[in-house]
Amino acid sequence: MRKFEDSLPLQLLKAREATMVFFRPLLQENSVTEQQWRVLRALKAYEELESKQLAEHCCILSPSLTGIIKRLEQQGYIKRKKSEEDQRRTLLSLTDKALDLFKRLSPDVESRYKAFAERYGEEKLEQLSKLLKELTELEA
Amino acid sequence: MRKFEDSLPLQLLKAREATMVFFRPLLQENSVTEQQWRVLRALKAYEELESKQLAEHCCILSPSLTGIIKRLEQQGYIKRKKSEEDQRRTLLSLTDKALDLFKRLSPDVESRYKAFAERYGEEKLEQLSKLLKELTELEA
DNA sequence: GAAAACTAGTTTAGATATTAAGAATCTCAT
DNA sequence: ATGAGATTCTTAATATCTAAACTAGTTTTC
Repeated sequence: MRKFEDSLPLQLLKAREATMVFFRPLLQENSVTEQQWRVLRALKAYEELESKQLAEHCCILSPSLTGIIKRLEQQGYIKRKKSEEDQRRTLLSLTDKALDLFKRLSPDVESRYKAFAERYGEEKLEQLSKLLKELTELEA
Repeated sequence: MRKFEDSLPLQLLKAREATMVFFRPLLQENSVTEQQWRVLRALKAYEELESKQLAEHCCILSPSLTGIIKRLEQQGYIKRKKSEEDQRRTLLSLTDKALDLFKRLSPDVESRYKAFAERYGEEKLEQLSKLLKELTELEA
């Protein structure tokens, strides 16, 4: 068997951790969890999404998402409505409070991202991103 | 703000997920969780480790490790003993049952890994691994 | 040499991950 | 029209994550 440290899943995990070090403090200061932030960002990007699509985009399983949405709704960051055509589907979108949050945090997020990109190297980041995308598009 | 899909943490998460697709079934068949498997692999590589070192290697926080170790011990996969020099430290190591597990699973793990590497490309895998290592070694 | 500061490991509380099972709704062939 | 099968979302049970507080043992400082 390969060496422990050569495990790709572990390398990916550690790399993610190393990246989050740059952003975690900001999220903590604003009492938003990583998963909540991912959900908010997805809804910002897509305006309105069904729960299932949201789960797909965020890489979060439906059962987890149920709870995350419930809490985000309680905190007033997202609103839900039933789809007219299909009563099973729930349509989710951001509230103004969430949009305000983005206005407030975006500059800081961006500057931290730039700090990171500079630290790691723009070119390497491009390369890495490309390799990751290809990996993700792999079908089992 | 960058596009949602360009988020590096998300890309890393999805890449990890895409990779685990190859191995998860094997772990499930043997009733071992991802984290448990990571802990077992680390102990196999290092023979004996303190809880804290183990946490470091596996990228698992101490509080989580407490529970994981407890369950692995109950299942007879690992044993613990107190350090002589420092009564705070716990030394962990694998049992024969764990070593048997490795004997049994290693071939399958290897073949799945090869299938993955071939599918993704050996060179790209090398490249990716290198970039990830550099990322991980980044200090905030 | 004892209080202060530190360290390893655990517990606690709340959030999330994972698998399986359930409830509600929808689709479609009969 | 209708019942089997599929789909969306939720609940349940157990494992893990995360931050903070706590316990016990160790080192440092004066």
